[in-house]
Amino acid sequence: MKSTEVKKNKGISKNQWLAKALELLELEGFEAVKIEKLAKLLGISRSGFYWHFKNRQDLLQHLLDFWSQEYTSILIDDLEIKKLTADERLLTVMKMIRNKKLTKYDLAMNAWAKADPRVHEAVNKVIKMRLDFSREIFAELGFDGDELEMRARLFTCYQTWEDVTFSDNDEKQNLKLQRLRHRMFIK
Amino acid sequence: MKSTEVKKNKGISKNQWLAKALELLELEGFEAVKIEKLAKLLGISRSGFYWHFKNRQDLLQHLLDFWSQEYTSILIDDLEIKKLTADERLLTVMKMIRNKKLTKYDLAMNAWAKADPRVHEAVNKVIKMRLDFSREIFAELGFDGDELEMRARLFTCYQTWEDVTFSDNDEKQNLKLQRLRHRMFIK
DNA sequence: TATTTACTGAACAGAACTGTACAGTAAATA
DNA sequence: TATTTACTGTACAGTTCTGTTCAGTAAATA
Repeated sequence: MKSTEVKKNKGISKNQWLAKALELLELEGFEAVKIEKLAKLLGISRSGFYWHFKNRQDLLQHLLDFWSQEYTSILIDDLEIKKLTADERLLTVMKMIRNKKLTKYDLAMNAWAKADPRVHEAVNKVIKMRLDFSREIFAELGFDGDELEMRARLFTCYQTWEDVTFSDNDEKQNLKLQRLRHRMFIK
Repeated sequence: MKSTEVKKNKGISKNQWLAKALELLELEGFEAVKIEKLAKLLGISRSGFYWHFKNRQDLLQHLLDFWSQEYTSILIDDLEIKKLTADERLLTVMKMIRNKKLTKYDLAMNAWAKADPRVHEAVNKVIKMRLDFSREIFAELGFDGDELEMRARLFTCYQTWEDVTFSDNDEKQNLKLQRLRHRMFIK
């Protein structure tokens, strides 16, 4: 086989392990991501796990890497968003975070970060990128200095934790409040 | 011994187990609250644990009850705070949450809530009480309807998660931003 | 003085989970 | 056809933690 050829059928089962691990991570936190539990949920034996991953730590590292890359770049690299004015961008970001559930792993990651300094570092990087992204918007809106910093922090913090804090499913009410929040932030 | 008499020396060691458990809960989350680990940290054997608690679940229930009672009532039952105007109360509450570290168990409790519906219920109750407390302030400040609701949620969410989100220790900067946040919320 | 309360450590059984070894299989590739 | 890749299940050894039992102790109480 030529080394340039793409192998077929590669990583099918590996992705199943990862997908199920992400599911457990979201629903029950990183401590619940156990190899035995994953195998049971997938309906297979544990042994195949060690074909794909060195050990449990290796799997967790994959989850951390995935989150670090995926959940910083989605908003920041979006070319459509970059075209918008700061005003429109603020509202669009608020909608996207909610609709695409961009913060669904945040609680698990922050809890995990308490137990593992490498995770802590990764979480800090993500927060820093989100803050920088927000600062840019508020700078374009005409804010500067401490006023800019205060708004960037308030916005970033709320958008990160809204979903965890309020288990409210009144879509109409949420849209109304979103509009009011947007208005409060731009003036 | 008369049944009305207060027993001396009661609960000394029980409180040591609880205090150490709370310490671990704050630093590493509820999954890290293991009986063996606690005993090792206390420098004693595990067997005494079962004198005080039925089992691990019983200990965790105590931690949950403690948090539920302690961390709702501190602000709400404070008579000094009740005397203040809504304006002053808002700033005082912001300062107290920071100074007394009133949200130090929130991350652990929310992560735990994902795995246990009874914890989820307790966490929801605490959030509801905090929201009601905030709503009262913003109502007194002259807000109503959706505008009041939006502000109460934004305020509650930020105050709950500020400490988790920003590992910033610049005290001067924080005080400046606090004042600006206060100004933004009251007008 | 006798008893109860509040503990102590040592020892054991068992559950849950990890990691390794190994033999086998089915499909794709050389 | 032979080999490699990507898996499968069974079995075993080892760790960590739980919960129970038991024998003992030191202090407070009746």
